[in-house]
Amino acid sequence: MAASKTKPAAEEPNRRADIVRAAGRLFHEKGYSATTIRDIAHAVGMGSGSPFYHFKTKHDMLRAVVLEGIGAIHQAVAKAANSGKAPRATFEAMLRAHLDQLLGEQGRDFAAALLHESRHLDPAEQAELVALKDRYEVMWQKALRDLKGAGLIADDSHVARLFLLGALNWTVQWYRPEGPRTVEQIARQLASFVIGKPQRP
Amino acid sequence: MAASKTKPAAEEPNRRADIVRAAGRLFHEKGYSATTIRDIAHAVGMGSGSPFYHFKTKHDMLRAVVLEGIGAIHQAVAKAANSGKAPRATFEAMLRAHLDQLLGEQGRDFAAALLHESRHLDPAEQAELVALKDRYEVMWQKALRDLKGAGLIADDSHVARLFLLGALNWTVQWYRPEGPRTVEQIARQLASFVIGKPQRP
DNA sequence: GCTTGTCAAGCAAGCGCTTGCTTGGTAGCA
DNA sequence: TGCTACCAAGCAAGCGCTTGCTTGACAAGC
Repeated sequence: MAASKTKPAAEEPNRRADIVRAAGRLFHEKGYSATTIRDIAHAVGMGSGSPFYHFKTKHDMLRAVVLEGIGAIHQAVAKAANSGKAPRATFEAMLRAHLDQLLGEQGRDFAAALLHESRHLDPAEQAELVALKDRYEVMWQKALRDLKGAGLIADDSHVARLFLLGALNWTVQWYRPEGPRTVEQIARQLASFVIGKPQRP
Repeated sequence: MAASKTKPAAEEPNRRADIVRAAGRLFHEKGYSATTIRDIAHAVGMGSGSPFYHFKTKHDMLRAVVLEGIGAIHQAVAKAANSGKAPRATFEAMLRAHLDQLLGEQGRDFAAALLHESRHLDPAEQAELVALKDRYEVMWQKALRDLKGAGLIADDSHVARLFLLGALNWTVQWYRPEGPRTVEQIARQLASFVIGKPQRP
């Protein structure tokens, strides 16, 4: 991705990536419309017009943020899905991967922007995004099918997947890093909530 | 709620309520920051400065919308919660009431604004809102406790409630009125998803 | 060794437009 | 006459974005 020049030095400062990170954080905190170019520029220590050297429009920054978000989640969950473990272990690993992106320090701003700000994209871009989301959700559908095949859940329908992803994505609204629960614990509890059986009285 | 004057006539035109409705719809569609006073004024057929006769600031309009949202949900679910039916029937009625507000024509804009735009309130107002939400969620905690008491679920913990409300609130993201599922059906399926037992193969 | 040219990256200033909100006035009703 | 509800016009501030110019790094030419 950063290999257009023959200068891939160890730790070159990538200002474009800095802008995407800052934009992601600000879009998450204040929302796309309430974030100004000046906010973003200030956050990376630039003058107010300089970000436009790297991006044509503010809109393009949102696109970069959102694509970064779904890309990272997809990659993380795909890795967990293909780990070759038993259905329940695979499922839990997928939950953990998704939650890591959603709540962890690296991914949360991109993920939150993906979930809440992508409506500001124009229709064509939204359609593109829907396609990416569909590809992503196929992995969950398979995971639920495998759980049902193993007799661990009763319902692997379309709606069941929507409920599951709802419970997952809603964690953004209430999870606090300084709170009592770790991401690991939440993943396990959600697995138990869905599967229901292996749980102490 | 609309009884400050001694003029509760059958169908008096209440322009203030019109503004709140229009603001709710626009906040839902475009977000608070991206909605302009001119948008709202135009939607109710006013000049661009006239809404300020009814509201001091745009901010106050958001407050009115959000309070309308949580008030309506609370009222609807409280009625279902106190219906005196058996735990499972009560639970399903509560789900239906919550979803009606979230997805039905009357409440959805207020509910969506409540869920997605309340971050634009200032800290004091947000604290006030958190208190209202807590009062609301107590009803769900009790419903889950009753379900567990009746042996219908294994887990009535704090997190279980968060997962449940997540699955519920996330419906806003995927439900389409013209889609294949009615609110009634979704409520029943979510009940089955949580309780898990009474379900055909 | 010094000049010259090129290029990426950014700055300071500001343009045209939109924003939330204010103001002075007024039509309609009691 | 006075009050309610509104309009037309406009203000100051802030917005996304453009522009002309500067800076530092690097290479070529002599």
